[in-house]
Amino acid sequence: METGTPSIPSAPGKPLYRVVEDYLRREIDSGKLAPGDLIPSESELATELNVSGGTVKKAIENLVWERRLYRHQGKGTYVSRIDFNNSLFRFFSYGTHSGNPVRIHKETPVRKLCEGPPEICQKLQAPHQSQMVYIERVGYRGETPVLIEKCWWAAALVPGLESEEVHIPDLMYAVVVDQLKVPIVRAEEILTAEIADQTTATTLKVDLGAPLVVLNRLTYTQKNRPIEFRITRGRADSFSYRTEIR
Amino acid sequence: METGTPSIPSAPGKPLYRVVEDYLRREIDSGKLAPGDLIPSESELATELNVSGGTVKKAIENLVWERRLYRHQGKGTYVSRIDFNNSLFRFFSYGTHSGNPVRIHKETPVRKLCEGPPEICQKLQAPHQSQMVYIERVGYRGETPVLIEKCWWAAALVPGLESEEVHIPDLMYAVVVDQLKVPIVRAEEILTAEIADQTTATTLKVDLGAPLVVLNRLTYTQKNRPIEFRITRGRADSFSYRTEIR
DNA sequence: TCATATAACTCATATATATATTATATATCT
DNA sequence: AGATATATAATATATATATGAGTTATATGA
Repeated sequence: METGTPSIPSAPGKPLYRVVEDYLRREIDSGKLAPGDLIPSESELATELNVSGGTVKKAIENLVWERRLYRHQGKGTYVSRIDFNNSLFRFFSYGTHSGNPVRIHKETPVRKLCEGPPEICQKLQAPHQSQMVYIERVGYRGETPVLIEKCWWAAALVPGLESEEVHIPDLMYAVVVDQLKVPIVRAEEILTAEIADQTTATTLKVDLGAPLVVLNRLTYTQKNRPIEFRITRGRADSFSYRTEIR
Repeated sequence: METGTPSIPSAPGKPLYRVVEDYLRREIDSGKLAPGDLIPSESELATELNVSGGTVKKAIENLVWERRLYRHQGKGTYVSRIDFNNSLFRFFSYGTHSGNPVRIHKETPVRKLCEGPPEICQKLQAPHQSQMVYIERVGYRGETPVLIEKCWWAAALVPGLESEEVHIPDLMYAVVVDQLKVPIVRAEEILTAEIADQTTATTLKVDLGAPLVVLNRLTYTQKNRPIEFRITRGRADSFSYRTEIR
């Protein structure tokens, strides 16, 4: 061991690689490093922070395990974009049980600007009776409706989303990120089950009282700010979630 | 870089640390290293396999990430025991929604030796009409029944489990591992939802047609041998599974 | 006997260095 | 202009070494 003192504020008992880790984490969370950005190279960071290359490497490796960064040999290290393929949604194996994922086409029967219901305002940490963009969508596999999505967006954060001129693709986040330039950073999902009420049963063409899987999602933009709350209801008979215990 | 050639069969293009990793993985899977065992130290492995300490460390770190090993500074590296606290079962938050997990007491109304149903024999990769120990259990929170468990054990692998003299504690695996000395290595779980039939509704004291969460589990002993199949049905209103997407 | 110091062994942290692999930009030659 | 070689920069692999910190057994001394 040689070299001088690191040029980042350390903490007693806290390993140096974790200090570097936290430094990078802050850069990401604050938005100084945005999703998709190329971060400085190992050697640049090592010089800048005055720590060894190995320490920087370890810090970055840990953040790669956390899926906050990803690396390409020869190119560099990038800040991860959120990947909605990791949503619990993927366990809706609509269609053939043969394995290959089936494309779900979505329609948007309802889109309007409205006053947010109290529970929704609360979840979005928005003032009471805030304006919301309410969007209702139905997902189809072929001609068969398989799921219903209801989402509330904090209107102040997504100006123009309510306009009919803005086309909504199957993955709604594409509009928000690419067109409205609002970064989506992470989301929390909660999975439960319930039975179909009359309206849902009719839309999904199932019996009243049929089992449904319910997915609640709270989506966040930068600085830990909630931006969307969503409830997805799907037929339980085509949902199965698999894990392994070790 | 110095030193001689590694004394484990390598492969072209395959990094050395992965060779070491696979070596350890084989030792574990084959049962030569059993759950709870202390594995050789870094330096021992390095000498034995004729690779550097850093390479061994990296291999072990990867296996720690996979939860196949765990380390204690000053003590050594151990083979992980299966942890049923990782079961999806933990998302049954029976009782207070206040956070602290509630103890579920279990009773065993049915325990018998019987011929395995065809689907179960198939799942357990056992011959048609094999003998099974069938156990049915009901879980209570206080006086309230909250779940029903049905399990089939391959009788040949758990001799004596059917005997009424063997007391079954809340976590059944304790008997199998500690008393019968049969190692439990891993398990696969599949989560789905359905509605209560008459029998289940009566036992769980819910309405006919009430939503249920269903957890299917296939448990394995050493050498990838299935040993138990289990179906747990619980009230959906007290199940919620939370994840984060990044 | 009991407490304490010590030695030996473990993994953890931190650095340095050499070489390989992958990707990209630049210069060169036809 | 277009193909080809070359240089440069990034991560990946592999090793070596020094020091720190937690654990355990052993020796030591009152």
